[in-house]
Amino acid sequence: MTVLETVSGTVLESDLVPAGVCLQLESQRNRRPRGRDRYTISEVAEYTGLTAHTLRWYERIGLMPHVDRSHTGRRCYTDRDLDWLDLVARLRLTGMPVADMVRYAGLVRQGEETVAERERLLSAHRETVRRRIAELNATLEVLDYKIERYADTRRRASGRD
Amino acid sequence: MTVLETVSGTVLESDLVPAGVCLQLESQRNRRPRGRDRYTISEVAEYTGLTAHTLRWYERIGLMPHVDRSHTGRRCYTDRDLDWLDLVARLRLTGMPVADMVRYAGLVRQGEETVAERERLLSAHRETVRRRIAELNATLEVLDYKIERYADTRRRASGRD
DNA sequence: TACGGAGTTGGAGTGCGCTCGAAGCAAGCG
DNA sequence: CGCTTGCTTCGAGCGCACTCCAACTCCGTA
Repeated sequence: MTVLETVSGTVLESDLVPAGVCLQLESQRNRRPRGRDRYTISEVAEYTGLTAHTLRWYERIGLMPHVDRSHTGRRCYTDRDLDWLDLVARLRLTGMPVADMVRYAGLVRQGEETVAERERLLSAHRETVRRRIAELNATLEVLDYKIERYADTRRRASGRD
Repeated sequence: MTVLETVSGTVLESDLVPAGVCLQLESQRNRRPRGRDRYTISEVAEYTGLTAHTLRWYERIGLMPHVDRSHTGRRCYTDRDLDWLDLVARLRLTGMPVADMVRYAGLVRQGEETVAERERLLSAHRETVRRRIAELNATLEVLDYKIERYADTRRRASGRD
């Protein structure tokens, strides 16, 4: 019916994260606090870029697969937890709703028999991401056109003066 | 500092719009309610996919360049308004915050002397979109890898049974 | 002239994803 | 011993982009 329906609906950029903006797929492991396999919440916060608050919240809503505790009740994250958070961050980055990630986490918790459904879920999401990329590319063209027109206007204006 | 900082921060998919999902850049003009250059709010809602509520809200916050009224005070949208809404929808689609769009609308209202700044604003946004696309592509790889691994697991499982 | 339907306003409410504050405990240090 | 620092919990609050409600007006048709 309408022209501007999209795969993504509204897209928010809530917090434009600080400065050192770059997604380096490979550098993960290096940057992981020297492989002790036991990390405090603040170390994990530092590593993932999430706040400690958010990490606790992820746990509360069932987005973390159950984090170990020290004898005094403090969280002890493992390398596996960091791996999981990497995946979560990526899904989040590509716009998967938290509810879906929670669902996915639940499937993981249930074990092997959910492998097919997990695959289905990720495949569906991949499709969404692909459509989103196509959408963005289409809009880039419009942006290019607009910018080019502004550039023309500017050139004409300065030519006249 | 952290690995997962990104250009986009969190991305929400608020409402996955109904069914006929497809962005057809070219079909705009055809689908525009026969060129009368005077449209009611509900016609515009139908055309843009926004609700009448949202259209009024856009006006209130200064995202619409001033819409004509009929003698009884009803909004009369013109083709120019629809053009503007097309652009707004595209910017929204690519994640530009409403506040920035309002700022852009303000520049347009101020006239010719803001052309340079408008160009700057759109260029900056284009850069953001480009980075976002790169980000999504990078994540697609991770997704591919994950899905492939799930597929393997499934194949091995069915092979054993 | 009565009535349904579509428009108008201002302001309140919703959903999502965090984000924060208060109050309390435990460990380490001078 | 007191003090700081960093963690704990629970629940409330926030920012964004809508989304909706109540009360009203206006228009067209029966």
